[in-house]
Amino acid sequence: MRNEFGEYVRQARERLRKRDAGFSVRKLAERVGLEPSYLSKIERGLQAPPSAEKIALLAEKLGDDPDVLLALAGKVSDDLLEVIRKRPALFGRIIRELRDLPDHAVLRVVREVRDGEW
Amino acid sequence: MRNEFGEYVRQARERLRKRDAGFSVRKLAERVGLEPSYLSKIERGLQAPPSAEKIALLAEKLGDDPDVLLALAGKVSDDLLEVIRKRPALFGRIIRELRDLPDHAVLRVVREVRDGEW
DNA sequence: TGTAGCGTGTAGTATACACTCTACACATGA
DNA sequence: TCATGTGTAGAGTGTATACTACACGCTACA
Repeated sequence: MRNEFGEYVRQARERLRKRDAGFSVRKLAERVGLEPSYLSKIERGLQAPPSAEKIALLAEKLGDDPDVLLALAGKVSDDLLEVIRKRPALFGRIIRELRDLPDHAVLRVVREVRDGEW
Repeated sequence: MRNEFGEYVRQARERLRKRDAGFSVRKLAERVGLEPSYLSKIERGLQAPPSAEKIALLAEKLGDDPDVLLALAGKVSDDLLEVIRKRPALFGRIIRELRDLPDHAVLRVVREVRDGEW
């Protein structure tokens, strides 16, 4: 597996760092609750991504979408899993049904559900 | 955590066993590729549910919906995770949008997607 | 020139996961 | 009575996950 996650975090962090010195490895690590050396290794792909909890924090601090960051780590947000686990047959069906649709079509479904009276 | 998974498996197995002697703990375990004592403990809740792979096999042998059995084990099928990981922002949105709808409404969406031209 | 902050290398750890192996007591049927 | 099948008990194992602790060398700057 390539190091998409680490590279992404490093880029996001360094971009922010140009304007804010609080985005050094050490400072960010501390704000997320990790050892700096651990975060450093994660960014360079010498360590697998951290737990979902830490990834969510990381996304928050970096101003990123947690779902996207989790996906880069090969994970899925627990609240989504919860939804599926509660009604597995139903959500299994709908997700597989939507799987092959292009983005714009799925978005149309999102909008219809949000706006319509269901 | 209660032992929903184990109880469910035991019930399904014993139901089938009335008609087919191939559904003893030993025989089923062998067909799924597990040690009988392990399966026995799983059924009685002394062991956590097995891996997703084994659960899928178990569902197959028992004639059950793998999504449902996985959910009882607190897991989600990997092919569904894959769908979400590929387009995390999009599927995050739609799943959360559908979360609070009642079954019949979600089913209507399923049908609309399946039949309609999207 | 000291000291503060920086990224990073090496080593180690605690916990959970997903099992296996062997052996036992009991029941049934030939 | 002997073989076969049954469920189960107890102990142990290998691997992955998710980290921490600490030390090193570099750079900026006061």
